[in-house]
Amino acid sequence: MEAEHHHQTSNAGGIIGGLYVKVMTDDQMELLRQQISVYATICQQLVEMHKAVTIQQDLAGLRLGNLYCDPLMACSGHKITARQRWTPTPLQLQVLERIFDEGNGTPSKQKIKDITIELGQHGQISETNVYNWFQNRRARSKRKQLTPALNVVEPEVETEVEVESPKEKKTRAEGFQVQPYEKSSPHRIKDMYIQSPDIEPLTGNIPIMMLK
Amino acid sequence: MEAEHHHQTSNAGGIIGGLYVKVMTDDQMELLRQQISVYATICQQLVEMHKAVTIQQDLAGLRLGNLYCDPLMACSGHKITARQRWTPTPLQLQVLERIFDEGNGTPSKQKIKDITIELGQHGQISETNVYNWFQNRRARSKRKQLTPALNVVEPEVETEVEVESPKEKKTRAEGFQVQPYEKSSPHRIKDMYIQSPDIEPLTGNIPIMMLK
DNA sequence: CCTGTATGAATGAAAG
DNA sequence: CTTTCATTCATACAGG
Repeated sequence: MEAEHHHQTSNAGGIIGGLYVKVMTDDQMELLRQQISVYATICQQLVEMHKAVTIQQDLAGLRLGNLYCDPLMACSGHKITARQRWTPTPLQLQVLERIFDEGNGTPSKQKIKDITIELGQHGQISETNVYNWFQNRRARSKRKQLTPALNVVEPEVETEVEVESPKEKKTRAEGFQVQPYEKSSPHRIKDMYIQSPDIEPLTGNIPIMMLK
Repeated sequence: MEAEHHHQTSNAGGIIGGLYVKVMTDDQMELLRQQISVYATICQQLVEMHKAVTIQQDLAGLRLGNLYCDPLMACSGHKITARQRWTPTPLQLQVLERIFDEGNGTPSKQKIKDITIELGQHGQISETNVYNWFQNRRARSKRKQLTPALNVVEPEVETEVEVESPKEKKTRAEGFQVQPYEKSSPHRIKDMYIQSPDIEPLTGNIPIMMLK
């Protein structure tokens, strides 16, 4: 940062103790140390986030944070508005997706039971939930598959529904959006939750001191 | 990574060019460089993840990212635009409304296909869009019908009473959809996608070379 | 710029 | 299994 004295000395190297070595001024060394420190800190925080996301998340109960929130209400002796609909925790979802991918495409009765028990470790869940999940997953997966052909504007298709008012006005660009439902393999994607508020200032502009 | 000779020389420092400096062997320097490089890489990737997350903000729901755009936009070096959502052009809307009114309560798959193709003449659209549109149209149409009153919404209701006041206005029901989304909220949960396969082994055990 | 509302999309559950 | 319904999330857009 400072010590702008006059150490434009020998940044090259020299023989000390009979060995050729690079030398650094204290400033450089300090800068380096700081640099590493910064990275270490950032990495630690990010890793923290990652862990929090990957591992926990369910201890906080179902992730219905917005309605069934505060346990406070529960303490008031009032009836806790139970959740209406099950929602898999990120962790559960991860497991489910994995199982789904594994190809054991046929979730047998027993299989369902096992999965349910396993997922029960990460949050409230029932066999029905699991069953439905697979049911839906399969169905939707299939449908998306059948949506490869996207209209490419066929001029000859002129049905009578061409009712258009002259006052028609093309407000905005109605034509750019990624349409295709599912990429070939969405399994490459993982989902995680970040709850650490400390990473906010992360901008990607981590200054790095080039060594040499 | 060698020179395992005997350079336990002067790791301390020395006077070179009239300035006291720390010295390092090439091995140390190399190690250091690697260390920083590792951090830099990891941080970059993590930052990437974080950015991806910040952009496609998702609060509570765990939207399985099946259509969230991909690296496409990234390569152009352009801003990673958030996912766009389809919006029917006035013309398309007109047609959709007309079809809906026609009473064909259940747009079959084939019907959907036809409609999609037809509407494709007036702008980008997919079968899914059409499907969703009818789905929503039906659901909302029904709801408004069944909503003679407007609820007063008591946060501590015991049942999901849909009590509603005779609000003539055709607005939606229960105006109690909290959107606890604040930039300062510590509950900021988002889901992010890890597309970089290199981060896998993230365990928090990032070896760090202490600079003493 | 912030807030509320309309509406496209995602998805658990249930009906067919 | 396939289709439909219900509920919720997220975002585009209009007002203040």
